Amino acid sequence: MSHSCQQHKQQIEEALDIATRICEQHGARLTDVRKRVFELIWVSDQPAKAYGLLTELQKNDPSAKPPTIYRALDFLLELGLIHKLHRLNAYVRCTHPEEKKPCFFLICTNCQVVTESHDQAYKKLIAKISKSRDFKLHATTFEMEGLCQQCV
Amino acid sequence: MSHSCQQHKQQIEEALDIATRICEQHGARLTDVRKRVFELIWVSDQPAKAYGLLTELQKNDPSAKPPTIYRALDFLLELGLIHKLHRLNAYVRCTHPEEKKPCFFLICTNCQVVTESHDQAYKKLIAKISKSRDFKLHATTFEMEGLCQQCV
DNA sequence: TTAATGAATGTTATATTATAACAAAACAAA
DNA sequence: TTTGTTTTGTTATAATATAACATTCATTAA
Repeated sequence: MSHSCQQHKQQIEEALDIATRICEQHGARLTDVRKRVFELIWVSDQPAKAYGLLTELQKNDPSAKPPTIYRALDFLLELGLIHKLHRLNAYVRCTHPEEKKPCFFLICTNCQVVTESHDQAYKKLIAKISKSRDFKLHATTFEMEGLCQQCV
Repeated sequence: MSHSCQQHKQQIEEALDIATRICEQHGARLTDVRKRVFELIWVSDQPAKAYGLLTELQKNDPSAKPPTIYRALDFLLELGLIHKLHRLNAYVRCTHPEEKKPCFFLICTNCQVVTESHDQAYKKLIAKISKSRDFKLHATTFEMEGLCQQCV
């Protein structure tokens, strides 16, 4: 971490505030498990795996089981508070939950670093495709795998 | 099927010819298992699942096991002869293996129909992103999930 | 033709990811 | 407080995928 613990803590607090607000807006409840999973994903440097999260959960709540974690993940995904990386079967925080910007990911197969990214042209592309094909879009996945700048 | 068996057979033959040519170009061998898996995916109306393909394989070759199918799938994916739908964990034929056009998929969550599609703007977007981020691209996934025209 | 090499396949075992189904508890709201 | 709905608990199992090592096959150089 390049920043202090204090800064770090503030960032999480802020993310939780935003998440709470988004839940309220949707009449959804950010229960304890859901909040805990959100936090775990949020503080993770790497994309988090479902069973890794489960192991973490179980430290506080030994009764946690696979459905516990998958339900929480589904909930957070549906609200756009996290993203699933389908090529990795892993989960990452959303850097912009309030804006609902469509985003995509660059996945380096060498150093494993994953970068969330945005582009106006991507947003336009999605809109164009949906419209031209009369497609009622619910979710998109756009992931690019290869070698990052460092690893080329 | 809206077309005759004869037409159908010709299409598969042609696809196999193209696949064979592409393999030759890459110094790769289209062995029996690989060819069989390619055919099975090719003739499937729906995206094919790995273990479904395995079951088919085993009808001719009882010794086939999970690695058999996953190795063949990896081979075909690497050459761009098939695509993997990461949101569905399923495999579909590539409609344009020679052109290497980047393609994406529209997945209807109601009728399950999956449509492969292309767009010049998508190609440009990928090029732009890769270039601007110095990213050496190896593979992309772009899948849009929602309701198709029929199901809205 | 044969020996050597690397590629592909066979085989066993197991890891990883995810969901079905139903019961119990917590919550909302009438 | 009853009633209906959402959430969680729990057990079991389904579905997807890979590791590791042995064997066979194909290619080519000697």
